[in-house]
Amino acid sequence: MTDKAKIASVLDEIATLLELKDENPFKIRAYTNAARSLETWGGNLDLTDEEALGKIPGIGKAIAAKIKELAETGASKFHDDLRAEFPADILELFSLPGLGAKKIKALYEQLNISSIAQLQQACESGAVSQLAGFGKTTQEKLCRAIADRTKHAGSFQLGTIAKEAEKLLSDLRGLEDALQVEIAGSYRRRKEIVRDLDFIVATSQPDAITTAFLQHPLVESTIAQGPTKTSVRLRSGVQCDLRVVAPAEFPFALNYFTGSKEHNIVMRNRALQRGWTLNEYRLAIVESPAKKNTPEPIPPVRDEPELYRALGLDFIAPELRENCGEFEAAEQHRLPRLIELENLRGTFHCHTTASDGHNTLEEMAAAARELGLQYLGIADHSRSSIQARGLDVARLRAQTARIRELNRTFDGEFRVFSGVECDILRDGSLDFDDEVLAQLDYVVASVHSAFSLSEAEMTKRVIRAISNPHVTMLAHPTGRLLLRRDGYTIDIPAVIDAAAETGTWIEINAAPKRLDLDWRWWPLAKEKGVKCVINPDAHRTERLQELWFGIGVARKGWLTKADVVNCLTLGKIERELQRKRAGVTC
DNA sequence: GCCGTTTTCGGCCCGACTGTTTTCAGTCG
Repeated sequence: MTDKAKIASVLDEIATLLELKDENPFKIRAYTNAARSLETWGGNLDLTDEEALGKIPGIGKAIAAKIKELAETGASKFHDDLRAEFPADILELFSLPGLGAKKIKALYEQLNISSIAQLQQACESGAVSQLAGFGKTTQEKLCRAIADRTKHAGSFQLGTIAKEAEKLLSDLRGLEDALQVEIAGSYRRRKEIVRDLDFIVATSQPDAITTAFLQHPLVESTIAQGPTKTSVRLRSGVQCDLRVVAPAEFPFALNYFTGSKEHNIVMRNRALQRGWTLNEYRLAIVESPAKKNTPEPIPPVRDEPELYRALGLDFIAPELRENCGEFEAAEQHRLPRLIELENLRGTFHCHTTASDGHNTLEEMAAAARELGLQYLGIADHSRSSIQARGLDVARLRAQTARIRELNRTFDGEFRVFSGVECDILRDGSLDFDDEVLAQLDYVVASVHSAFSLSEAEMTKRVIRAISNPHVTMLAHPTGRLLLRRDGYTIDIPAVIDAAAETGTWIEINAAPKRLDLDWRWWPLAKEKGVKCVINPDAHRTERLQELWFGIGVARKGWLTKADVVNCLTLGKIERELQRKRAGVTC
């Protein structure tokens, strides 16, 4: 994955450098398209196999050869030569809002500016405002953008902005003139990282909506304001766009602004095949005298499902709109019925004050019951996780006894399962002996140390751990912390194969900072027959709510309730755990 | 540079907003 991501970022950089050279825009787009295609390609892939690469849509002969070169040598001559034409820092200028290739080119050619530091100096001396196409306002905006750079780094974990997003959504829905309100964009698609929020409002009173939006207490400043589009910066630093549309335009605007871009392109093309043109406002007949055939009449479209139907498709859930096979499936009526939050019956991998949690066993159990769950798995840290006050054998046994006592108070309608989050040691052995693990209802295995092993060593380590028959599930398989730490290098397809063979469940860690295993791997895991378990890794009661983010990942990964073990009822999960402990895999 | 059930050439999504112009280029999504 890392390799794929690295190569995709090189392709993106080639596109940027070509832009600076004022190259053919379609050639530039070909590189960004190829980068997205490569990044989202779910199947197993040998990056040195040009023929296989060429089969990926958007990757042709030329780019396949460059990917192969990158995979084999770690570099591309074409890329290196392009880089050599410009100073090293020039690409950082693209991170400033309002600066694109044309302006950066002008700054470089006329003022020899090739870094943010140099741009800051030139803005302060007033030189920038003298350039053709630049003015005082642009210069001031650039000054401000440079100052705000740290604060508004521009990427947010889905979980960190969800509260603001849902608050704005409910307040906009409360407006008298708002007929329909939705959040579109990557938030609606439940991407793990969100750059901004897009609100779509259907109304016949656009001014009233815009005014109310601008006056909302969460809004810090206005970036742009027009009759249909308003952009603001929220107090948290998130950019937030509002689109106000007429009621009849709503399904088109919602669909268009939900994206993804790649999904939209296919939608438009499907419209064109029918002699129609699709944009963010409507579906219309293409007016072209060259067309010999009369286009089909356009059916009425009052909501998104009708839009998909008009284009010969079943309704595609927003989470699937990444152009990763959803169109073929929608056409052939084989889209999965995606899992929903209500399908969850329980969860595993939660912590208590026994290790590094903030709530007691009893409080966690009560919170889980409150959420309507039938069971809760407690998995505190094992002894090697010193920093997390990991349990030794005696404390673990004491906790198991306490859980047994607590379960007696539930009269069979709720149950706490006794488990442990057992560290996978450097060599792949586990932190407790088999005899200790055998006493538990289940075992979560996870890596918390020695992150810098080679990919081969790390893969061997994890596979050895999950090959232990006492291990029920593998937690956060890459150890990534979104926007903070890359995952450790590990061969995920190999881990998936091993999990399939041993019947080990793989976790979707629902904590917004992790969302690990990533949604991009789940179609492969599902194909191999690996079961998923959605866990909040909750260290306090309110974090149980984060299961919602895990559902988003599962849906993006095309999973149904049959693929996720914690959709099983209490009776069924008890039998399943017993079967696993008896060494029979499902 | 990619793509093709009319095509191996000639397309490739396009509208909104801003700032700098005086009718439009650049940026963004």
